[in-house]
Amino acid sequence: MDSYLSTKLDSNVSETQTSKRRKVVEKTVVRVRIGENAGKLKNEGPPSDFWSWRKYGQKPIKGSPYPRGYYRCSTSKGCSAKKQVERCRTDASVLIITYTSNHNHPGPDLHDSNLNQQPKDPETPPTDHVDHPITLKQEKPEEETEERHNHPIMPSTNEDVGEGHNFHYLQSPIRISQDIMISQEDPFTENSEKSHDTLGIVLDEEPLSCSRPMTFSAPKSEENNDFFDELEELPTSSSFTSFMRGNFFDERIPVVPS
DNA sequence: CGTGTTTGACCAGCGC
DNA sequence: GCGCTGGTCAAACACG
Repeated sequence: MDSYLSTKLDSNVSETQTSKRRKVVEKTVVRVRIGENAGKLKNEGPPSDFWSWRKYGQKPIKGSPYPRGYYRCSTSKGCSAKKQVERCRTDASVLIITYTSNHNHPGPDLHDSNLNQQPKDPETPPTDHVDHPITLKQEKPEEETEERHNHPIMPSTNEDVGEGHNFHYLQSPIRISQDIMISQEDPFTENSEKSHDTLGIVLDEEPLSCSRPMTFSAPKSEENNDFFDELEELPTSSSFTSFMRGNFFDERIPVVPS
């Protein structure tokens, strides 16, 4: 868990680092508010994506009453994309999805699987659309504070992400309508699973103890297409990261962890 | 029959 | 070096 702390950085590791142990991988954390249905979900109910995920493990996480589920992309065989789904320990209605690695294949055919079309995520409640990150924000080391950020951060527009920037398909493009919080985790930014009490720095960040949902509108399908077209190029993680930085850091309050 | 989920065991990183 | 913990494997099982 704390490995991310010690091991600083490296976002270039992604795929190569698929070994079975914690190493530094680029992570993108998405917080999704699932609303009232939260309690009704079978589990954490990983929100649906355009990708299909196969669960390969689940573990109780220390300090959290909820287990964490491990999913791997089953859309394509060799795809190393993974995600971890867990519930915010302070707010069960919020899911924390951590994406690691990139998809090494283009996304599913968006033409077919329309935005309306719920992928077959069994656990996805029809009512809550959750996931689908559109925008990301840079996750900072500052950790959990449950309140403090109640002002929604309006990320730039969706287009910022979808176009013009090398946004690689860490996860799926959108179709949200609810509260989503995305954060690009920096390797040296630990996973917030800990130390929330330390820095009291206020950053526009949201630790795992989520509480500040963001809302934005979903992009249109056409954008998604373009989005995927660009994805073909599969920019490097680092570029992605820098992109994130460039775009969100400026807008958000950059706080330098002491 | 193919695909996905569940679950216990295993293994390696990390802190002490 | 040891123990804890997170992440993955793989067999068994469930479902369509």
